[in-house]
Amino acid sequence: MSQTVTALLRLRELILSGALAPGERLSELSVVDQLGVSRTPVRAALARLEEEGLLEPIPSGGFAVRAFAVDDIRDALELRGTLEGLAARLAAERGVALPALNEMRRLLDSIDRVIGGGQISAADFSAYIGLNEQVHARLIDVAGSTVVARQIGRVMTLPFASPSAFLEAQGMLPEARAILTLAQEQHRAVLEAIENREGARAEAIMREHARLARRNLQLALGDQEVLRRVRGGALIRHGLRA
Amino acid sequence: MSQTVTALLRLRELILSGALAPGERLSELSVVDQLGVSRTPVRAALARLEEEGLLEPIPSGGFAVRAFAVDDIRDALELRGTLEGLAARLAAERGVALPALNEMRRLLDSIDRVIGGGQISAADFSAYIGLNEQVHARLIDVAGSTVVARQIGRVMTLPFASPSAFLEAQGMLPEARAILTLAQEQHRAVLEAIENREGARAEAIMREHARLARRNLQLALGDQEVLRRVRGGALIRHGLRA
DNA sequence: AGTATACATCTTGTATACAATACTATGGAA
DNA sequence: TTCCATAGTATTGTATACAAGATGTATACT
Repeated sequence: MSQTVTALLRLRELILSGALAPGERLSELSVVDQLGVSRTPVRAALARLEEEGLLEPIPSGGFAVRAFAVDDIRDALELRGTLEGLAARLAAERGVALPALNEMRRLLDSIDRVIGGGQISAADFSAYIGLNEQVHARLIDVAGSTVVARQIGRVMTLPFASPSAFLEAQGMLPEARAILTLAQEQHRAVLEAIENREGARAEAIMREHARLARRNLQLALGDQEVLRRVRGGALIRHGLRA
Repeated sequence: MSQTVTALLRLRELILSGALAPGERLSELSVVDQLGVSRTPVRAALARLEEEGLLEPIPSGGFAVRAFAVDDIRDALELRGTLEGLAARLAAERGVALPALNEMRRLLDSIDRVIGGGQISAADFSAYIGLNEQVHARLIDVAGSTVVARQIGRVMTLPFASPSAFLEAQGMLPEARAILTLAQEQHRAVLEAIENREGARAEAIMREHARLARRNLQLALGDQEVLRRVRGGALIRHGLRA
């Protein structure tokens, strides 16, 4: 693994874990000292994290860890829903080959098996997260647009905007099972809409699907213990927008 | 101006002008030779252009100038419409302060003055382009979401996805005047929709607005002379998607 | 002719020294 | 006390040398 990738992964983790707090200032040399690599990979990593939105440049030099207001999170979720909705609509409008539809169906069947038992174990939940990510990735693929896929990928670099957003928090909800079931219903529904060429329906479903994460966001906001477990939770700043 | 910015601007221009053709391979050292700057700014520029989507990395080393299929262009326009539509909807849902609305109204009045005369001169057209960009920028601002604004900014780094996309080609259409008038109607309509808190209407208008560029795209595709004048026209590859 | 090996070349990753720029602190003058 | 100039410090920009890894080519062997 290159030093650049190492620096990137470690720095990102320091940020998402809260070890580097929102507003904290980072200069190249301070990161060099912290990570013990030379300036060149540090520069590349800093530039990348700026592009991802985790860092913002300070006019007087260096970068600050970005703080995210609750409204920012909501907007990020809405953005993802809008883009995944676009992907779903394109897929419905353009049609999707049967093998790809079947592949998605198989993934959904796997999800059913994971959440269909009685109580959902930690292992089940973990499996669900993995499968959920795959479902979303497939959905973006079947739209058949590299332009759209690339853009969605960029949105999802923020932890709050990924399909797994706040799922750690969800696992702690009393109604965790019910929400998974609802989400899975939406997975099934959007597949059906795509197959039936119902573009507007597909789009609306995916938008609503992304909004499910708002419940988890609310939960995380009301409980410090939960917030601590949420990836990137340390970046959330209570109050109005940044 | 730093060498990095110089390299970035020059390289981008070489690409958009067609001097560097789609598919052409660029290595760091070849660009160093071509631009006469050292590797460090070249690396930064190459990374940036990759992020913007103009270059794609080659597994064996170096970058290739990306070719855009016609479908990619259409998808990029649809993407911009979707995001600007989101911005318009958010603005309508959340409300916009009167001074900001008035600022937009003033810009639209300026556009009316520019296109309201008889024949549209080159200077008029040029002024329209500048004002059009400002209208769009204001529209994104009034949504009041930095998350969404940032994302739209990223989409618009591609020349085909900017509000000015293919406007050079439009200027050559016999019905250029009519299209400007229609676009301006849509500007007025979306402002009204925002003011009236009509989110769905605002969103639909901006989507349709972005699709206007398709006419210009068709024109450019059918006429090499026109295509040559379009910024980034050299990147367009006829045929199906890349 | 096909395959393996050695060597050359290309390309990128990395570290580091030097230069340029911007910011901050300090001292002096009004 | 306030303002301005200067010096010091911090930070980034840049160039370049060295190293590592990948690819391509030539040659020898089967």
